[in-house]
Amino acid sequence: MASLADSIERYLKALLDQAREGMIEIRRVELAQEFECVPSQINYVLATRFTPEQGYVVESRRGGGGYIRILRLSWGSPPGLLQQICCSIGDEISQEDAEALLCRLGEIGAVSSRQEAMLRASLRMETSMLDPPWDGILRASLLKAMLMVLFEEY
Amino acid sequence: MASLADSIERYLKALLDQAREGMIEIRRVELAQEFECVPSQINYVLATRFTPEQGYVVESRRGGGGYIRILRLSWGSPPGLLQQICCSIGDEISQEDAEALLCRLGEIGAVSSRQEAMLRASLRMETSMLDPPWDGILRASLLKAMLMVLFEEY
DNA sequence: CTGATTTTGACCTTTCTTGACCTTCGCTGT
DNA sequence: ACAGCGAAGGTCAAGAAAGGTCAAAATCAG
Repeated sequence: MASLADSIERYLKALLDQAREGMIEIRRVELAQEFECVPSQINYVLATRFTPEQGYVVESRRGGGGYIRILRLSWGSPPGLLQQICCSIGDEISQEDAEALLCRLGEIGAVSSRQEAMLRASLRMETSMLDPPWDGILRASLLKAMLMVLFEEY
Repeated sequence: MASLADSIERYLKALLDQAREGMIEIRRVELAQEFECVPSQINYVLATRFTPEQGYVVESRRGGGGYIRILRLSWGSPPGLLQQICCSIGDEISQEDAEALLCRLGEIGAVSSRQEAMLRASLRMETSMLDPPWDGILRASLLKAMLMVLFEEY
């Protein structure tokens, strides 16, 4: 049973898939009514699943005629993809950011859900023994190494 | 007499046999109820019979709508090869042994020379900062993690 | 009998859901 | 102008709904 938050997330991402320009605009109350939940549930979904780390930007305006706008940041074309990713990983990365990145790779179909699960599990296992800042440093290079191997590129 | 843990193990593996993609998702409480046991029994089964060394990866999420997901690793050509390798790596491995292993994998064509080089380089980089015994422990899990990803099919 | 494995249960952490209360914005009447 | 009102959306904290941990107790195999 997927949670309500999951359903809303899927719904919004489906909308984004259809939308041109990777941007959608919604009314918080309306969406809440569709899912029969309190409006703040929408904020929860946005706060936990549409962060910049996950590749989204959310804008909103209050008052009459208010709205919530969600845009999906796009990664460039495949040739430079790995490079961009590695760049965004940097020398150090938190478990949360790493998982968000894997999530995005899954969403765009760059890795299968099985691969995603394995990468995530590996990252967690390998770095669980280390303390900051070593864990973040290790995670970064481990992730880059695994992605390089996966994509068979340099 | 098969123990409870054995029964749960068999049940889960039967589910995996039927499942597409070698992946299943369960609710810990539900499973516990089916077998009329405490939920933590499920964790025990997972911890003792579904480890990476035995060819499984387990992921889970807490909170409302939580779940436990189990993946069976199915690596290609020589069935069981990765499992054997993981076993032979153990909990700890020296840089020399690791490189020798990579070398062998290269010889039998399990990894390309590029991949071999990448793996070797990653191993060196990641563990150069640590002192024994941490470097060996880290190297072992690093190597297993990367090989898991590398041999992943689907 | 002894050591290893299994089973249980008390307690912990994470994630989700809800609701009360707050802030911002546009419009309208003075 | 501008004060007031209604219509958005925002915040936060409490409680519910999962799963996780750990170690003691029970059981099993040799």
